[in-house]
Amino acid sequence: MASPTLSDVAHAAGVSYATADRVINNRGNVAAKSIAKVHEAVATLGYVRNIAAANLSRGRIYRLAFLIPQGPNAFFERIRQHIITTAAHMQAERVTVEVIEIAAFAVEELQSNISALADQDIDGVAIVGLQSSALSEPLAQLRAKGVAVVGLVSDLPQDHRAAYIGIDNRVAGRTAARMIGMAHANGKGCVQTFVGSMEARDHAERLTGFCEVIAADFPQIDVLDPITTKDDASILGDQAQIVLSDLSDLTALYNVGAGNSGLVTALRDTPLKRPFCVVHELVKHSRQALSDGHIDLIIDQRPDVEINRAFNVLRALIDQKDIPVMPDLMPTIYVRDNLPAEPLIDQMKGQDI
Amino acid sequence: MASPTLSDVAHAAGVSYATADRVINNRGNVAAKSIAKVHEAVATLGYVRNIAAANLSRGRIYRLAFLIPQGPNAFFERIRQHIITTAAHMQAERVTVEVIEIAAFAVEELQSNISALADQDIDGVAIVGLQSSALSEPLAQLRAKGVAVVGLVSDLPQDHRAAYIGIDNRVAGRTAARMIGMAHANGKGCVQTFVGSMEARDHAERLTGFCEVIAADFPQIDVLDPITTKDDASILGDQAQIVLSDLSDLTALYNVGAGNSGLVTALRDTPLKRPFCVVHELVKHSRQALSDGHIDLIIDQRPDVEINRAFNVLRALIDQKDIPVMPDLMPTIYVRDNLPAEPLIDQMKGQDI
DNA sequence: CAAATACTGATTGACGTATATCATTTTTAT
DNA sequence: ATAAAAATGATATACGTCAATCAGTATTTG
Repeated sequence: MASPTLSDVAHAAGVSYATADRVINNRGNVAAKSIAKVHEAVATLGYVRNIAAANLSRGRIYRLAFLIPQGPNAFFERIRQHIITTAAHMQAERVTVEVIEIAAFAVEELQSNISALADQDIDGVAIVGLQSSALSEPLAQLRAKGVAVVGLVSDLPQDHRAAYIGIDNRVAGRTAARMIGMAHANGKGCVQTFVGSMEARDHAERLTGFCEVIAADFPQIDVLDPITTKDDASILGDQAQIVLSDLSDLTALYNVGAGNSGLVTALRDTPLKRPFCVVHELVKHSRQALSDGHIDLIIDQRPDVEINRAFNVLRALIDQKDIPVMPDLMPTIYVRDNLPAEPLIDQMKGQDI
Repeated sequence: MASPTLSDVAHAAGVSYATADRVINNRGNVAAKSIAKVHEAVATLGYVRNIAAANLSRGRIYRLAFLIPQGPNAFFERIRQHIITTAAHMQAERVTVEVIEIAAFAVEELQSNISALADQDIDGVAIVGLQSSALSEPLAQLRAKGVAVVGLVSDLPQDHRAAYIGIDNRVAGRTAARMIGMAHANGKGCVQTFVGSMEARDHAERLTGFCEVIAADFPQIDVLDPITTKDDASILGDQAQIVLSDLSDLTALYNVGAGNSGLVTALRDTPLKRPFCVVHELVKHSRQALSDGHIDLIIDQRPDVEINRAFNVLRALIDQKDIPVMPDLMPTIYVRDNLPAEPLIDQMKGQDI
């Protein structure tokens, strides 16, 4: 009943342990027919390498790094938190993690930090990316050193990372559009959109998806040109204030980016019936606003899930196993009625989901 | 830089390896001050037990079993699939899994199968439960043998399982209500609900949550008494047909249970504008219907995530570690615009999410 | 004060794999 | 046929922990 070991395989194949080992770890210098015999024995016995023993023997440790934007952004604060707590849990599995914080949207700094990693004995990195081609060169160098690189939340140039871990932002935008459209029940409407920056790929993609669906399925709804906020709460707040007082026929707001606390302040001060409001990312402010009825919908990308997946994917890459097929990362739609218990937002460790 | 070993701890504490081991695995017969010294050394060195080595040494294997309903139910077919593929991935970590299928809603059979497990050298079980008190006795016996028991998807009697792994169905019902309410945009409405059985706890809870929110926040919407379908597609289809042709003011349908293929057929044949439709669980039929525009919303409980969590929780229980705090399992809301690629439904392995 | 008991130290053999060495056999090329 | 090359076998050590044994010292108990 016990799992077969490599010795069992060797015996069944009629070869020595050494030869079986040469086959399993393809060290070369093995006759073709020996290889065949070993593979056959593996198949019939159902041999599976014991990873625990293998890692123990190798003394393998996984040295990971995360490059994420610094600053007072509640969303990335949440990300940071998850990385740290997850890392603590991974310690027993010999995973060490370094979190490197970088000024938001600072290409040069990101670039130099990536270059610096190359000298720093690292096995894998997850990077909250930017679409700049300036990153290609340092990323290529890093990968040439055998470092596993994945894009996190916001993708890197496609050819220079092994995987992207994050939601499909176009789909997120489309979902937002569908929800806003549904809430109009075929009535006429007018939506104001806000973006942090059109250079941020995730923002641009969300807006694209949003406009696609409104145009295709809700022609009776007007989409106004997006207002750029730099993800700054006060800018967003001021602009929202203006829009709310000037546009009498406004029926919906969609903020693609961050800075929602400003938006909520503006909404709270609106005397009339407020428009239908959709924002992204469940954080303290947005949660409060939803529960207080100032906004209607939060589309959340479950950073806990993403972080956890980043760890798993990086490990798989480092072990040079092929990345297991995994379901799409789906944004979660929060309404007043399905908000998680408050403390959980901080405690989420993302063991699995 | 390398992680400290227990030998390092022993040395730092000024005791022998044997004593350090006695402390770490609390084997007793250690002086209080030795215990203190070891704990202090653990803290200062940051010692973390190497699980790989520990499991290797113990020769620990996790023997798990899943008790799930059999039959042609697409949802449980999906569950079954996930269990099998996940189990395949777990093989390298010495996890063996047995899937035991049971006639749906058959209390006696479930009961006898639980009893049978007690003789069967098992470390942990996940059971798609029923609320019957007839299960308490065999469950108590099983747990007395040290077997970890968790409820899956549908809970067991609360006192007789260590954890419940599934969504909060009342919350799911509340979410459905919110969505339907939103889609009415303050207009009047009339909703027909369908349930499989009011004895199934998940169904009852969903309905409760649904009615709560409609009553509280959407008083202009009437909720008709639920029609019971036994999760049978043809019954549901017939009943839906009748409702659709008889009730001219029907604005929404909410099916709490299974059998959606029947519902879709009825909807497809409706000549007039169909009502707003919400159903549960993403399976082949419901996916197709959503993508074809016959229904509007699918609330899915991500069985892949649940299965994966079941594995993790069972392992944690077996290792008698306390269960790590984990975020609530959140149902995913699917609209036409965020459907995952078709093949993924079958391939999902739920490595993390 | 002796005897029982409580502790401690030292050591050992698993667990399954990785990796290395060295001797030996078989195959291939000349 | 002989040398060179390729393949194989046998064996050993290490990884960190668990679990056990045994001898020895310290402390308590009667």
